[in-house]
Amino acid sequence: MQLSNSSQYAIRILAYMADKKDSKLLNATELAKTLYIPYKFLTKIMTELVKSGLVISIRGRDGGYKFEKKTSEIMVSDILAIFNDSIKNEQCVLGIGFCNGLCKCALHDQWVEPRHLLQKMFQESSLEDIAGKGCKI
Amino acid sequence: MQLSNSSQYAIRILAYMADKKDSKLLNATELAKTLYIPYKFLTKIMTELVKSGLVISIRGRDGGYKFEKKTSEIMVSDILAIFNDSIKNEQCVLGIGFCNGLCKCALHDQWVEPRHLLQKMFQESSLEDIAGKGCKI
DNA sequence: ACATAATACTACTTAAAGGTAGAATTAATT
DNA sequence: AATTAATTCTACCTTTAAGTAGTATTATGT
Ligand code: SF4
Ligand code: SF4
Repeated sequence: MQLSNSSQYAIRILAYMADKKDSKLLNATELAKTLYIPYKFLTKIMTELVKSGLVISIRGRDGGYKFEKKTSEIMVSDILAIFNDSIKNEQCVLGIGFCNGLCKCALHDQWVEPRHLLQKMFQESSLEDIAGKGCKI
Repeated sequence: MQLSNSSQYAIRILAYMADKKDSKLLNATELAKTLYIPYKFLTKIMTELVKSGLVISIRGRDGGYKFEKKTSEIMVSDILAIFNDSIKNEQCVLGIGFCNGLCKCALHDQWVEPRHLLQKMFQESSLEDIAGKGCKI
């Protein structure tokens, strides 16, 4: 019942980047040190974020990363989607999901609300919302 | 954002067993076939359930498994605990959890409620509650 | 041109979850 | 006593997530 490490790292990285509004380039070394994320793993994640169009990278000396879109337009759910960590509508607590209405377990109806809250939380929280507290999470 | 396979299987197995109130022994072969769980994996799980005292096993011919406690006294959270799948009070969405009140991310407060609902759901749902619908989940 | 400092790429290693195989043990029936 | 049908044990295999290493590529500044 946890997000994958990659998702967690990615959210933290992007939230930290969003917090530094000044559209300056941020490089992997600094990000890794500041956020206590293994450098090599961080660059791997960053490359995926670049490929999926959330951030752009400038290579070479003085290079780094910056956002491609406005941080108010990037939702946490967009990040989760990249790492196959999204919460689907039909997702069942017990990994089945095809039980019909006539035969449903006691968890079925109880699971609906937390799942919806989670979806809502991920879909409606932008990086702008998450940042702005000046903290390195 | 899913329970482990072991937890999911365990819940389904025990719910099915609870559904067959008649305290008859149920054997691994039948359970595996009925619930479409790989036989060998199921026996591995059952052995853990036996060790943790939820069910007792009778070996030898005509053996099988039955509950040690009343099904109304076994909560889903008890099962999750066995497979290290419990949701902890301090559990953070981003895998950190030590941010203080002064510096918390936008997810922090939104995460409180779904987490609480999940804990509540797991802690307050007994096997008796889950069973009794006559369905093999 | 060259050194430097950054990302990108390819490939590998490690750790954990998920799953399987086979033999050992146990107990009831014959 | 032998057979049979069940669980248990030990060990292994497979897949996926997590993390690492080394090299290639790119761009800047001197
Ligand atoms: S009834 Fe239970 S097992 Fe079936 S889809 Fe709903 S939550 Fe999942
Ligand atoms: S503030 Fe955010 S990162 Fe920090 S503990 Fe709360 S949810 Fe986790």
